[in-house]
Amino acid sequence: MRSDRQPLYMIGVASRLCGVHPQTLRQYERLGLVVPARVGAKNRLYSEADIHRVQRIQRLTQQLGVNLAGVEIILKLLDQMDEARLEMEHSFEEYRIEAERRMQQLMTNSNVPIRKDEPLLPVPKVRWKKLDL
Amino acid sequence: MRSDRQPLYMIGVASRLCGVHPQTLRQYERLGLVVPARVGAKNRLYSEADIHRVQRIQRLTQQLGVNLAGVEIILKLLDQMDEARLEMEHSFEEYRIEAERRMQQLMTNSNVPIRKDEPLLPVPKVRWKKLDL
DNA sequence: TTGCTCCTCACGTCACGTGAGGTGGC
DNA sequence: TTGCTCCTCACGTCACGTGAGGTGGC
Repeated sequence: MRSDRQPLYMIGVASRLCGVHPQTLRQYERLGLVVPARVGAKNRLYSEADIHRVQRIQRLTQQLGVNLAGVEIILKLLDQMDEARLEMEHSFEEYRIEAERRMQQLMTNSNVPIRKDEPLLPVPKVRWKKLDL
Repeated sequence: MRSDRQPLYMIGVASRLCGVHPQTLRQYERLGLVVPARVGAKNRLYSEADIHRVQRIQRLTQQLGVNLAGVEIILKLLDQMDEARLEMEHSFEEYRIEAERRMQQLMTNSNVPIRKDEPLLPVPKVRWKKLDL
């Protein structure tokens, strides 16, 4: 969502919202885990999405004991899964539309030339990117 | 593969194959990361798959600096991605077969009753399990 | 006996969170 | 001035790898 990305909170407010030390937020930024916007190239401004990201990191580190190197990889993997899911649903939908189109064609015009040596439907293409670990 | 899972190496051999301290392997087992077979409920026997798993853990910990809590989650996520990919390809294939079947039906018998209020093809079902982090 | 295995206990190192200390601009 | 921000430096704690020490069975 657009509004999720809107810079809102200065570091003091953000740290209170997340229940986190301000230095921890600065450290997360230094490591590239959560990069807030800046107001006038100075003060940080955290968005709602930033807050949620920090909270997810807190859950990983405090409850599950993951260190920050692990957090970085896990967040990347989760992003990747989301992306892969969307892409997969997209190519599924594309395939469905093409299949429906051909069926309509068959129904309205049963004299469509049929070549036996070709598949009735296009072979679905499925790409699957993966972080190599 | 079947042969990948065959118990082969005692801990000394396995540790040399992985370039890892034997105690490290025992620790990984205690944490449930790599659980080798046992010969007579005593000595550990590591399979080729176990060796690869240890090597992957080494890459994560030594090169990427991930701790073992992180490794555990990352391995789970990777397994999950593999599983999701297989499941997705499976339902894609199922859908394709059903679509081809219906097209064959249309071509051989153009008097198939067509109901306008129903989709020409079944709506694809896509399940997507996800670890909530 | 030698060389492996099993186990527990302990130490060194490093990552991470927390805080102090000192600065600057609304 | 007060209360925020910025930064760097340092300490305490904990996880993890490594090793020692002592056992037992081919």
